[in-house]
Amino acid sequence: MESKPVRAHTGRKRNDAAKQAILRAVPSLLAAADRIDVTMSEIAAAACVGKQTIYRWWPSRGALLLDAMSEWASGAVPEPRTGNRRDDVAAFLRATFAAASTPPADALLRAILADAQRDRQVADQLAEFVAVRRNALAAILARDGANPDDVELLVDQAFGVLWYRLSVTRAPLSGKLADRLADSLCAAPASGNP
Amino acid sequence: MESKPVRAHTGRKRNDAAKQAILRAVPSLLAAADRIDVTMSEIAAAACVGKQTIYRWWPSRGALLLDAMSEWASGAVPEPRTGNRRDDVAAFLRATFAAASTPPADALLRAILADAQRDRQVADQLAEFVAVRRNALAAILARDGANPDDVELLVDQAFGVLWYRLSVTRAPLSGKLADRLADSLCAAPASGNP
Amino acid sequence: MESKPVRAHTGRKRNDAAKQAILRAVPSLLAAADRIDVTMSEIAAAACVGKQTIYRWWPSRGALLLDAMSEWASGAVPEPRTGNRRDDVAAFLRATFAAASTPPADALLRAILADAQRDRQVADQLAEFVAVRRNALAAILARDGANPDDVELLVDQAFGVLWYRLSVTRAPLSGKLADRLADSLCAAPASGNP
Amino acid sequence: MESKPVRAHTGRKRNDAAKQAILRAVPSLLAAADRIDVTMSEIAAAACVGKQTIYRWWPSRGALLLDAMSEWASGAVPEPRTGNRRDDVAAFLRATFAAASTPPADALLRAILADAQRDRQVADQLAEFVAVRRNALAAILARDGANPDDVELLVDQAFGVLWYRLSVTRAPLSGKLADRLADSLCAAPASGNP
DNA sequence: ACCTAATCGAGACGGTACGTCACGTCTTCGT
DNA sequence: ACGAAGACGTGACGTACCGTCTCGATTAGGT
Repeated sequence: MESKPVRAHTGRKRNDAAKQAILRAVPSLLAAADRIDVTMSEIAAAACVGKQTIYRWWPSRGALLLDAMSEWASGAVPEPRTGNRRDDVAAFLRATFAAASTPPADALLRAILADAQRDRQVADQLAEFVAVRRNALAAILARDGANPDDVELLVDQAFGVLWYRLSVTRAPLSGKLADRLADSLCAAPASGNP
Repeated sequence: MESKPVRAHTGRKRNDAAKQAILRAVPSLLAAADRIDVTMSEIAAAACVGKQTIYRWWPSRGALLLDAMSEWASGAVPEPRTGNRRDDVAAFLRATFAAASTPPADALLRAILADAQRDRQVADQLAEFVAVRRNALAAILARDGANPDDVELLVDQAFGVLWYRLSVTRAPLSGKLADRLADSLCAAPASGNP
Repeated sequence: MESKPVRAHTGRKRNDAAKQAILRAVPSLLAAADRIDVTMSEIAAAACVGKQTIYRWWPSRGALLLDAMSEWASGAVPEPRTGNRRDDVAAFLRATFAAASTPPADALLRAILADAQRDRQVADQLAEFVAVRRNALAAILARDGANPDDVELLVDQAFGVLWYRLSVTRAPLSGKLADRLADSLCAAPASGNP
Repeated sequence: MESKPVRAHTGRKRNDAAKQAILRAVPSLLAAADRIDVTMSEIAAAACVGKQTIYRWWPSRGALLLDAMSEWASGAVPEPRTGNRRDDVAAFLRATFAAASTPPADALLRAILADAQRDRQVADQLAEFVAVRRNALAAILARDGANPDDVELLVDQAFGVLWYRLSVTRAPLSGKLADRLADSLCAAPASGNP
């Protein structure tokens, strides 16, 4: 919560320490059970930062939340390489489900989703964020020459389950579910090529 | 079987016409392109109704939006009966996708999704709303003795694609997509039972 | 507080018992220490009466409060007749001050004053109410042939002290004050007639 | 003599121009004939100010109105010094009556009076406001060694007439009336000392 | 060694929407 | 037709956040 800031001023240079404090404050505030609404003032106060400093770095709360999410996920997109397609899909989904459902990532994603509905720019940024993960999964699924359209649909199914359970049914995203989903996805497209 | 109440009711009856006017005002306001944020005052004004009357019928905007969505969908959950499982799934998905992606239903669903993230009660109501559709699709998918768990997962995939495209990627929900998704879903679980 | 109404309905004849219940409810609600704001719904509830019944008898809250005040004062305007002008003035003022400063009359008068500022009709009714008392005092003061204009000014001073202390300084209105005021008033106009 | 404060102030300074704009907006809105009810939103709009800014400076409408009245009166309490007691009283009353009965001061005072009945804090502030004028008049009246209690009563009579005519009878407050009242007041206390 | 200029924490600002409250009217019963 | 009950349209309330602007303090970089 950064109760004592004591960050050295950096004069006319933008203070990256302040940026980091903000990025740390966001997940820490969302870690509180079932908290989704975080106000800019709260974030600023928790990071011992002026509100203007937040707006200097990000244009909107959604953009900040997305950055905080990226920071939290450390940009690490799983790229399993067991050689076995189904196992790689399963590994990818297990890692992704685990990352997405562990607090405060779940709250973060839900908050981002809510903001994306109201703010076109956030929606576009969210699309970019998910595209990276989509591409990673698509690369695995496309491995034995599947039709690209089919791959797109499978990717939609995979991430659809993730977001749907997070935001609509709030059902858990277990490793077992990831495995069964991997089976389901890998069984499907074969039927298109008799 | 009804025990005689000492005093059934006194005072003016709640005006159902006002309720209907409110329910009609919501989609009409959301019909404007890409409109998601509707204020209670706007709704009240559009329905020629006092704000308090809205709060008398619904506890929150989310609850109202959800009711307006139900009204819009007229409770009509598609129940195709061609006899062919895959065709029924496809018909169900085509109808559902069409209904969900036709304005103002798409805006309504996205607004509800946003509110559900911030309001537990709306989330619970949303879960009830989707459960009806889930059960209808599950009934079709379960027809030739599939494992209930597998059916659940298939249902998650189907509605996952719907919500994911609506709220995250904002990709279109075409009839062609519904057909391909039906193929994908119907191909999958069989492979689990050799 | 009329917790159990059990007033017999009177069919299509206006129920005077209801009117009386309302008139009793008003001072009883204002008796609570320093209470000035009474809502119409509160009055209706306290009198076990519908709001409409209040509006059937009175056009506004101010009108009701004024009637309740009149009822409370029982229309009794003091008319002392000791034969001595100064003593009669003192007696009138003592009685008037005592009546006006005894709860709930003080709260009632202050509430009426507040409503009269916002509602022209209430202001007019209040003017009528005070005119009766003004005339009574003027009759005493005019006894030994004082100039009518001077009498008017003396009356203004007398009731001015009353209302000013009630509503502006909220200073007490003691019997002693009434006596001293009587002295002051009776000393004055003589100087105007050499 | 000022002890060095550890931290004098941080954040933006309160905008005194906004405060002044609000204080100017109030009388300008009340200048419209017979207008007593002014809403906070109206004041905010007229002053081109956010509602919150009003509440940052004043706790209630009554407090604002009182401040606006003080501003309008510019703190100028008349202190005539002709050397003649009766003439000074007359001059004071003429000036005071003129100031109080000239729009928008009359509407302002009546609105304040109404609010003071419903809000204890406003009542206390109003008492402070009137105390200043009371003291000025008392200083004149006390000049030739009158009994302080008598002076208090005379002051009550003077301001009683003012407020009573403003709020109860709505009778005019002419210069002639001020003169006659001065005569009346100056004649009175002498009778107490034969 | 100064001066300038950008950034900092803080918080006041003009707005907009909120959910509540009271008004005075209207509607539904039952008497 | 009047009674109690209470929902209705209206409109003001005081609060919460938004994203911007302003303040004095702090310090880096140009001179």
